[in-house]
Amino acid sequence: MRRQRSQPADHGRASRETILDGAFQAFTKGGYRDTAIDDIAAAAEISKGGIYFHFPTKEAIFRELMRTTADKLVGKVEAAVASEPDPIRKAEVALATVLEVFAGHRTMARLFFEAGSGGRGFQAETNALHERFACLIQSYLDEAISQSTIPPIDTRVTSVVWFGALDEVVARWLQAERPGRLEDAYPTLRALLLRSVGVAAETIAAGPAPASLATFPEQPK
Amino acid sequence: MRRQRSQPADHGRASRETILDGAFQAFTKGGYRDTAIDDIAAAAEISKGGIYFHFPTKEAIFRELMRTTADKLVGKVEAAVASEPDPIRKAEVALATVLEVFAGHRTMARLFFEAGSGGRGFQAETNALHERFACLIQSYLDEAISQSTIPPIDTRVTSVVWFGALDEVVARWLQAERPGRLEDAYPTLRALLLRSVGVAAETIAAGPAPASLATFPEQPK
Amino acid sequence: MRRQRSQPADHGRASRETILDGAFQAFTKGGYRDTAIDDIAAAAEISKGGIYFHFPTKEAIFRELMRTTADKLVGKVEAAVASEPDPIRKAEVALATVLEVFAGHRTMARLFFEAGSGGRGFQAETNALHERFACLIQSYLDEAISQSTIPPIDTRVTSVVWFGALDEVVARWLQAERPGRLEDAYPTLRALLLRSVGVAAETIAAGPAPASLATFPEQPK
Amino acid sequence: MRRQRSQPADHGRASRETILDGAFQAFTKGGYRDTAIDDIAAAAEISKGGIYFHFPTKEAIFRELMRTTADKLVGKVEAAVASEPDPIRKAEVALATVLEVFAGHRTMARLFFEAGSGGRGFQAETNALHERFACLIQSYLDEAISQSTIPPIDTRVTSVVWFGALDEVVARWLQAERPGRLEDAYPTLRALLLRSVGVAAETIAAGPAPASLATFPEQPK
DNA sequence: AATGAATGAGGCTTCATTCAT
DNA sequence: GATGAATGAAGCCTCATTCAT
Repeated sequence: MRRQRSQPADHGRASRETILDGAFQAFTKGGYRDTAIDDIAAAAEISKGGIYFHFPTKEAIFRELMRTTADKLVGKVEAAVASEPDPIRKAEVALATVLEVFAGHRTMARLFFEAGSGGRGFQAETNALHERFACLIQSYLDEAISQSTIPPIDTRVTSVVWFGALDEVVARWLQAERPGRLEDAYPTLRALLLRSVGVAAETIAAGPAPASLATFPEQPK
Repeated sequence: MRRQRSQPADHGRASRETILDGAFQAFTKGGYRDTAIDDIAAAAEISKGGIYFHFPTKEAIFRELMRTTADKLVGKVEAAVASEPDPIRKAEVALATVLEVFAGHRTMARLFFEAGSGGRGFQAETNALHERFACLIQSYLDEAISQSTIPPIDTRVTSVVWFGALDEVVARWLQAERPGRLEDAYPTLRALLLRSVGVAAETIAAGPAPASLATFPEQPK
Repeated sequence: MRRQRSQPADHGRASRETILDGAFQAFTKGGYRDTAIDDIAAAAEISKGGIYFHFPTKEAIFRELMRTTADKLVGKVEAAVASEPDPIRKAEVALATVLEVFAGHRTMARLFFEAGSGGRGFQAETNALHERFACLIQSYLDEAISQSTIPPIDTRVTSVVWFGALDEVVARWLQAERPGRLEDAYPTLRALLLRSVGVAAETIAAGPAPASLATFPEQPK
Repeated sequence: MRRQRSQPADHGRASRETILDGAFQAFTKGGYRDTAIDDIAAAAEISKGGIYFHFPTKEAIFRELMRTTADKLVGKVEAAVASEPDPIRKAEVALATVLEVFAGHRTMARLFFEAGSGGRGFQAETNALHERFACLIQSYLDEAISQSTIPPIDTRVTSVVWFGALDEVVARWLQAERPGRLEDAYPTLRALLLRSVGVAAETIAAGPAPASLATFPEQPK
């Protein structure tokens, strides 16, 4: 997309992407430690050596994958939020968007929740990711306070709480024996979170339709 | 049963415990997969072989540790909650207790939040643990609803949300470069959660000091 | 049964024997390498430490067991042979006796055939055992030749051949999926071996009844 | 299939073979259980890990080795037998061939006779091997009977007896302190076995020299 | 760019043996 | 005499990484 000429250049692109896709599939089931380079190679239909031409380390693959995937998700959220003028609505929509993307793509959710717990230095990556979303939410909440839409509170802690709530709901759903529809939890979750920051009961009652469903491909191309 | 004296009898007991303590320390930094039996052996100051006299498997050690530790924590919580008649107060105190225990014992918190790595079946263990706490909270909330202290809501989702919020606040604190005092987050967290279930503003304002700080030993003897 | 007096002295006896019995049972299934001291201890209902009070080494146990068991077998054979005046009959009866003992006690046979193959230095033990029987047979054959009952031949090689034949027949039977009766092979085996040393056809035809069946206890007490 | 040149293509082949050769040497002294993967690696001058690229398991190596080696030997025998029209001669030549191969290659003999250790399932392998040879002999004997060259007998038992005799003679020779020439035992062995199935004395007397000596390389290249 | 064989540092587990009690 | 906890040397196998081609 960024380069459209010289063959070799695009070749590189293709392989990197292919490998990342394979890695996504592989890491998605099994987590970081339990996924061998061979698994990635098999999933990407490339040789082990080939992988090491494009990435220096297994860890590097994982890190890049996390970053890339997060980028896509954040992009999605920002696009969804863009059209909303009201900051509280923004926060709401952000939440809904994440929920929906995950709802449609268990595998992606798994990458974020399961693979992230792969000890030493991955926590960092996972953390950065959580941080990103918390900051997003925090900015909306700050805006809301400055507009006096909600009373002043510690938005740092609040954003963490919101994200944690979302995170746990999804994680629970991922682990469930026979998971119901993740979307079903949305109304309750929404009400709880809005109420927690002091949004007026009437506003909450007038619950909005969740944002349009996300369209991440289940098997990322 | 056959011996009631001190040395030999406790010897067995002692080593098991010693190993468990070593395992606690070891698993605590590094998670399951990144902790080698050697690490546990070193921490427990016992030989690798010695461990296998008491436990059949690395996994067995981990499982027992999870169970044991959770038991202690739950015991702590139930003790703290016992004297509270009001269900909402109970939930509040439960939250505070967990927060405090963790606040005083980063390592224990780590076991609960980081150790869930090592694919399949450990997630299950971690999950069971989360579940236990969520259920505890849920029972208090159900009680509160039946007493009309708070309006009816989906307590299942709510308990998950509460736990998730707590979880994330602690996790964030664990990861922070230079962590502040975990207790400082408590007032905000408390207010958010109580508000989220519709507790009246006045009640919240009259917020109590958290229960006495827990006394888990940082380095389990 | 054998002792009725002094405790300590007989105790030693008792334990050694008990251990040897346990070892017999244990080695009998699994062979030397696959049998752990723990297995022997369990079978003998004694502690691991207890075993090492009586025997210096796992190997020592095995060796003694081989020797002891062989002694019993040789004793059996000599007893059966004693009443036979004719050397060829002696050889014949010796063969029959061994066959019968094994037929009645697969486990004992196993000890001789399976456990003996436990590498390094056990071959020696097994070998000594084979040797013993071969010598026995050889002596009978030599006698027969000196009496001109059979033509002169290399009795050394012949005794080895006889024993090998017997050995293989038993081994085959031990390994068989659903073994028939070992005794059924006796007539053919007998005819083959007698013929091989030039015993007259008439003598062979007048086949004798196999010696009385051996009475080794299946589970050595 | 994709490459037909020399180096890379044969590389794979070469290493497999190299490993097998190393395994042969290693197993040959020590048997299955007493041979460590490290021993094989050392003998094959390859790293431990390298072995696991070609074989999934120590056991797999052993099994393949047994099969391969047996194939070579059987091939040898069948080639030697091919030119003989008379079934008794065939059996005779088969016997002689095995004896000669072993005579020239103690190590190979060892693999066949000593390696059967290591409990359950290896016995099976060894057994299958013995079986193969016994069947070969049996077929010759059956033929001889159907041609009335020898009187009818139980060829099953007979083939087992023949093989056992051969086996023991070789084993004895392998174990001997200062072994004589294995070939020296041949005339006696031959006479015994032929006589055992009722071959006429004149025929036996006209005994032929054993077939040309086999040419298995002592130390497989 | 890519392949796939090879490496070697661990990791988990077993087990003969020792030793304090 | 006996117990059973403890030791430590192997043993088998995995896997991230390197490297010749």
